[in-house]
Amino acid sequence: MMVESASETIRTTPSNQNGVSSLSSQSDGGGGREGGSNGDTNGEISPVDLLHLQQQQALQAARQFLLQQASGLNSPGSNEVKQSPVQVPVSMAMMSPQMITPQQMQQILSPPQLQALLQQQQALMLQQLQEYYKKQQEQLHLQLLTQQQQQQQQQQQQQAGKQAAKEQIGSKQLAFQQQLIQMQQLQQQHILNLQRQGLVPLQPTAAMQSLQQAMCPSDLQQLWKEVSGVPSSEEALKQAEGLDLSTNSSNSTSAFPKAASAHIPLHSLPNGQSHTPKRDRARLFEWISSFTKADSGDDHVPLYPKGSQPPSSHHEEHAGSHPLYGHGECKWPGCEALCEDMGQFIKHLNNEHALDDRSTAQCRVQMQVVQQLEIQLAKESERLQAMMTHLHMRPSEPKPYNQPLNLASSGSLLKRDSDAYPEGLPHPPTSAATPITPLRQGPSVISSSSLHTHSHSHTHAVGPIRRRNSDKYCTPIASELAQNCEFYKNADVRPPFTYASLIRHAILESPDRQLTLNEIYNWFTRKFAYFRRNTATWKNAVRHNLSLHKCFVRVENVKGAVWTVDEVEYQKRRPPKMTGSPTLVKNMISGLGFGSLNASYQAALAESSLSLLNSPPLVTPPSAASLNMLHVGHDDVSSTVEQVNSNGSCSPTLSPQQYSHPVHVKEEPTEVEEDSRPVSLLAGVTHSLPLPSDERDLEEDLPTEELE
DNA sequence: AGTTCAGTAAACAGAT
DNA sequence: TATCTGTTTACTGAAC
Repeated sequence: MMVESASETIRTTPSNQNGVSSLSSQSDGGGGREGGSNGDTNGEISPVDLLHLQQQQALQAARQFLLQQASGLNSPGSNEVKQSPVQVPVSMAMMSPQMITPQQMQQILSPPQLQALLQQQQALMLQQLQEYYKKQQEQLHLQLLTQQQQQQQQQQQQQAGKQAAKEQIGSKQLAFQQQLIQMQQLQQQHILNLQRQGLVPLQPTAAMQSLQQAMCPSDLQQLWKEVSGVPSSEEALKQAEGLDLSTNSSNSTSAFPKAASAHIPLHSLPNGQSHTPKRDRARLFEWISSFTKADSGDDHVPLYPKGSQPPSSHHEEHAGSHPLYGHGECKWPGCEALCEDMGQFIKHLNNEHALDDRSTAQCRVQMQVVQQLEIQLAKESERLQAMMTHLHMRPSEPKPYNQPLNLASSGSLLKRDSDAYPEGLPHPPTSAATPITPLRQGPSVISSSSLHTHSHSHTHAVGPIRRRNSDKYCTPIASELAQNCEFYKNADVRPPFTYASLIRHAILESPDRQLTLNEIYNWFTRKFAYFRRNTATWKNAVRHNLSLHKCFVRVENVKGAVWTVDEVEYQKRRPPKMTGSPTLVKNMISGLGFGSLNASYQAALAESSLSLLNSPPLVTPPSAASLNMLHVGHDDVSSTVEQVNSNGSCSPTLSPQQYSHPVHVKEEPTEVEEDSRPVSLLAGVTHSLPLPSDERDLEEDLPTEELE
C-alpha cells in the first residue's frame, strides 16, 4: 500500500506538468493526439449557450402566457404586474466560460474537467429554472390568496349573495387550477426538452429533482387543498382569520417550497370542525413526507408518481378497500378527512363528496390532470415506438427489466430508459453506493460485484475489477457501459469488468478499432472516475494485460504503435464453460424472455445503434474473425453486439494481421481464417456472414449464443 | 485440493 | 537522465 502510493507519487508528479489535475497527468504526452480527435467540444457555440437562450425564450413565452391568464383573472395591481417581464437571471457563472473559446477551454481543461464544468452549468441552470418556477408558484399562490381574501371580504360585505359568490370562487379556482396544470405542463415539457437535447441528464441532479418537485403532483394536490379548502362561503368566513398572507409570502420563498402553503388551512372538515392551523401544518408535513418518502427509506425514489400509491402494495387494494380511501384518510383530492374505518369513510364520502358543484368541479380538474398525463403518456409512447422502430425491435418485446408494477401498461416497456417520467419525477438513482449522481435507475446492470468490490478487495491497493462469476454472463460490458456510462464517469466505483474486457471495449469503440496505449489510458480516465486515481496501479495493469493476452495485438503504425484486438484470440481466451454449468445454461435460456440476457441484449442494441453512428465504415470484407464472434464463452454479450455492429456498419473487426503487420506477434501467431470453429456455431454463422444488415441478425444471433 | 483466472507489484529493457 | 512503453515473472485471492 505504502509502496504503491509512493511509487505513484514518484511516477505521476514529474509528468504533471501543465498544472491540470493529476487525473490526466500521465496522459498528457499522448493526450494531445487523442484530444485532437476527440470532438467533445467543438468550435461551435456551446450547447449550454443555446440551451440557455432557448430557455429564456421558452420561459418568457410561458411567463407571458401566465401573465395573460392571470390578468384575465386578477384584479389589477396584483403582484404579477410588478414583476419584470423576464426574471430568469442570466448567471454570469453560466456565461463566463464562454468568454474563453471552446478550444482554449479544451486546452486548459481535461475532458473530465470539461464534463464537470458542463454539469455545473447544468446544475446552475436548473437552479435558476427551479427558482423561476417557484416564483411562479408563489405568485399563483398569492393571487389565489388575495383573491380568496377579496372574495371573503366581499362575502362579508354581501352576505346575501352567497351562492353567486360561491360559484364565482369555484370558477376562478378552477381557472387557477387549469393555469397550474398548464404551468406544470410547460415545466414538464421544458424538462423533457432539456432531456431530449441531452443537456440534462436523464437522472436528475439534485437541482433537477427539486425543480421537478417544485411542481410535482403533490404540489398540485397541495393547491387542490387550498382551492377546495374554501369550499363554501361559510367555511371561507370561518377561515378568513386563519389566512396570513404575510407569512405565506415569506414562507413560500423558503427552502421548503412544498410547504409554502402549509399554514393555510388545508381543508376544513365539512362538518364545520376544521383543524387548527398548527395541526394542519403538522399534517401537511406528514402528508408531504408521505409523498416524498412514500415507499422507502433509502435513496431510491419511488417509481410511481408521488401522489399515487403502488396499487399492489397498499391496503386499499384489499377486499373492502376503496380507491379514495387509504391510510385512514379520505383520498379525495384536497380532502384528508380522517376516517377510522371503511364505513365511516363511505359515510364521509356520501356526505362531503356528494354530487354537487364543488365535487363536479373537482372531478373536472382531476379529469384534466388525467388528460394531461395521458397526453404525456401518449407522447412518450410515441417516442418509445420510434425508438423501438429505430432499433428494429418488436413492440411486443418482453419487458427486459422488472418493470414497475404500477406503470401504465401501454408503451411503458422501456420508459425508464428514456425521459419518460410523466409526472416529471426524478429518476431513481441506480445505486446508493455513491452520492454522486448516478444517472440511471435500474435493475441496473451494475452488478453486485461492482457494488462490493471495495469491500472484498484483497490485500492490494484496489479490489479486483471482476471475479469470474460476474465475468462471464452477468455483466455484459457494452450493456453496462451503455446504461451506466454516466454513472461510472462520475462515481468512484470500480467497473465490474476485467481490464482485458475494458481494454478491448475501448479499442473496439474507437473509430479505427485501434488505440495507442495512451489513448487507452485516456479512455479509462474518461469513462471511469475510478481510474482517475491510482494511476500507476491500473496503468500497469493495463500494460500487463496488453502484453499478457494474445488477444491484444500491437501494431506498428505511422504514428507509432497502436493496440488492436484480435477477436479470435479474445474468444479463445476463455473456453466455453456454459456447457459445464447446466444451471447457468438453463438460466440463460429461461432468461431469454425477460432475463438479464435480454436486458443485456436490449442495452446492447442501444449501444449498437450508437456505435453505428460513431464508427466510420471501413470498407473491408467480413473476416473469419468476425464469424468467430459467434463463438461461445463470451464473457459478455457485448462481443456479439459489437461484432454484429461491425457487420452492420461494414467495419468488421479484423484480425490485425489482415491489414497490418504487427511488429510483434505474441507466441503462437493467431490462426486467422480457418481457425477450427466449434461445430456448434450452427445457424449463426450461416446467416450472419453475408448479411451486412445490422440488428436484425442480432435477434437471432443471441439465441445461438445462448444455446451454446 | 488443485487448477484457472484476474489483479497487483515489480524488475527489466528498449525507445523517446 | 527521466519517462514512457512493453514484457515478463511472481504472488495473491477468488472462483471453479
